[in-house]
Amino acid sequence: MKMVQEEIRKGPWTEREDFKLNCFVGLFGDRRWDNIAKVSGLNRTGKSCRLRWVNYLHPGLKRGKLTPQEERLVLELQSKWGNRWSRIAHRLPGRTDNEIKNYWRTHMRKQAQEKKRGLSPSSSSSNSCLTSASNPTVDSLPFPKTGEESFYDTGGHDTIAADSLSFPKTGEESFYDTGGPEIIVSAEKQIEEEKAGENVYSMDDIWKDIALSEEKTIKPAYCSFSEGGSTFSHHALTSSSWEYFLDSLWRMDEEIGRRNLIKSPTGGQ
DNA sequence: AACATACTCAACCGCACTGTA
DNA sequence: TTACAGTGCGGTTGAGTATGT
Repeated sequence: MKMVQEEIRKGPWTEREDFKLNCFVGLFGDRRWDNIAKVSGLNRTGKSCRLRWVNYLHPGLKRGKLTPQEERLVLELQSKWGNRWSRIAHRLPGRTDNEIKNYWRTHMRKQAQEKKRGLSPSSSSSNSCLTSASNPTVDSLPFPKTGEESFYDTGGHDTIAADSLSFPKTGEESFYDTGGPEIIVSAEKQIEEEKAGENVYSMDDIWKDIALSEEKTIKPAYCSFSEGGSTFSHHALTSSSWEYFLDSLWRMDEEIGRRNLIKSPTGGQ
């Protein structure tokens, strides 16, 4: 059975896509995005998948507006480092470079407008923070020092963490509140049970295997995680269990679709 | 209430860097 | 050594929403 290459999808992500991406990142880790994109059948580019994961789906993400302390820090670091957004984001756990970039743009625009109107820059609420001597300095803040890994630069999943298999903690009601994907839960269980297993495969082995098996049909023979010199779990997805997994995923899709239709006939986003 | 404007945020694009075969 | 693929970063865009007139 030959996979027909469908058109690459663009634009806003649907809940289904998020769900699939989450599942596949949980299985394979947040590396090899092109492969994740391919294997998941998302019809998205690897780049798009990565961006969605990093900016939206990552379990460590904070939601909502930046706190005044975070705003101060962004301003201070920007004045120190310039537009090194990802570097700045490293100092703000749970915040993404995109978020910070957006905040900065908004802030600058506000400032420009105030200047235009002839207001003194010091009247800007955020601006005064920069000069305040009572503000905590960058280095005194309890954030990771530069060079440490940011929360979202995980270097791949060491384990199939429950977080990565569940969903962002947004607090908002979501499709995955609906009883949960049992297949994922049972996969986790299986992983736990097999943690002491002796057959260990690196992610590269897994991907190679996927590449090999792709000619016939897409199904990796193994699912284990070996990153940074240590392997944390060993989990073999046999062809049949892989088929079962995918099948379950697609069936979940249908279920989600049905629920969404009932919930909001107009659709989301 | 209707329209205009401002704002926010998710997503895309292009380029540069890095790792690997 | 080199070419290529994958990844990360910064800039930009545009849709949706909030606010003002």
